[in-house]
Amino acid sequence: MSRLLVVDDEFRIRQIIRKYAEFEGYTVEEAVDGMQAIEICRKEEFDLIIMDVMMPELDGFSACREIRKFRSTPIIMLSARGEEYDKIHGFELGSDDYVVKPFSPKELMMRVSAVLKRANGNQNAEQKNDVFTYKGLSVDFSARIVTIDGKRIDMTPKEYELFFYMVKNKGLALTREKLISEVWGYDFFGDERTLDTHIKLLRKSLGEYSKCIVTLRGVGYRFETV
Amino acid sequence: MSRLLVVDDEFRIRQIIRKYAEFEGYTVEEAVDGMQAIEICRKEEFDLIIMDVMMPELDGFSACREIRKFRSTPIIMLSARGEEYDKIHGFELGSDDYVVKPFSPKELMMRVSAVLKRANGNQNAEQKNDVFTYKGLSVDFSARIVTIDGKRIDMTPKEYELFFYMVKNKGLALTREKLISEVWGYDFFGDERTLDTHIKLLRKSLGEYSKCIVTLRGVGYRFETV
DNA sequence: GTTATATTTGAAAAAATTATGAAAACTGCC
DNA sequence: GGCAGTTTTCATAATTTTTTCAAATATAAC
Repeated sequence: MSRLLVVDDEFRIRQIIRKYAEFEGYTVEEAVDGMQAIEICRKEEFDLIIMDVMMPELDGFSACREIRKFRSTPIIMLSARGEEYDKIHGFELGSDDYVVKPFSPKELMMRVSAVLKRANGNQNAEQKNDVFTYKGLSVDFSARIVTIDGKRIDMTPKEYELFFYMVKNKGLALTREKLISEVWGYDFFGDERTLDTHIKLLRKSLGEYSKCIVTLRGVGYRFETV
Repeated sequence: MSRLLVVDDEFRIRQIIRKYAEFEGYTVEEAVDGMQAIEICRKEEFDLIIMDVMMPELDGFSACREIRKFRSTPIIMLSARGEEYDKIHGFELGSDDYVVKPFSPKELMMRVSAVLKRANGNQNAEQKNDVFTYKGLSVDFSARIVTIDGKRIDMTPKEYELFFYMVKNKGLALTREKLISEVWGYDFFGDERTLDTHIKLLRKSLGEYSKCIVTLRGVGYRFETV
């Protein structure tokens, strides 16, 4: 799950955020001011930073600007109501969202999830820990692990490649030619039915989720999440 | 520059947003309630929608949900302060940001620019899925899926091809010769009545929308959206 | 209204495509 | 070389789609 860094000088605030965040399944680290936040970010990488604007030692804006010099971690800023100038300033600095104090923890969590989702969408290019999940099915592309209801599914190399390609292009109609040239290579001159056989093996491995692989007669296949 | 749709029942609000938005270089269209917003969105495409939650006729949430059925236009919701439930609800519905009334126009413009930037960034990675919609009918060309009122319509390969071709050339008179050579290939030497039969099957699949396929006696057929 | 022409339709035959099981070929490893 | 697992081939079965064709229906012109 995602790792969050919470930066605020007030213990109570950090405590509340930690409580809600951990309930949502996030891992939480804390920093009490901007200076400390920068130091921690130098050493470790987070998926998202929640940072207060007003802090002793180094304020949130300065810290944000500094961290952005070496990290592109999404940042949600917290601040007291009514500081319009600050809001705009925060956006210009590239913070990803802005929550006004006093905030509702639930709302903050919605924003955290929204920002993370957004960030994960962008990360196609970067390639980090990208994991696809749908109900009990999870596909960890970087670890090359597929699990169903937490149980690991053994797949052969070809199955992995075929499946990964289909999941990465979920919802799209993939022609046989496309699949073959992407998974086997454009210079594959094997039997016409090889793809069918691998689809068959893949479906067998996927059990109940085999219905996610839809046959498009005359075209190819599509992986879909209902 | 980007095209915005502003949906609010208060003239004053629309006026203010329009003024600021046009100053920023955006083109602005207006709608006074959710119903009107949906209708406009069916006909035209926008880069972003700014929509009030509380409106007569059809509220912002319902409109948002409806529009999302056929458009993925980013939506910023406006609403009176303090409705936490609504905020969360709005996020779940897929609105992209949330601004509390009374808002500062400047802040709103910052958010507009942020959401647009975000949306434009994402669209590089994602495959631009071109979808045609007309009332309850939607045709997703990249997924190869046709739905009527949200329900999927099973079509055979030939039906798809014929239908896709007609939709892509909607409003145009397509001769029998043209249709046959485009869908079957210029070297088709089959029966004269083959096309008719497929039109028949297609109409059957389309149910109430079969009337969109108009017979042009002595010429061919045309797909039209009234 | 009649006629000639064009389209729609239903049913069945014909054709095409995909699924499957089993065997053969291949691969890396000891 | 032999083994275990993987990939490919291939024939057959199962399924779906396409085409054909003739009768029924509709349309436009006369």
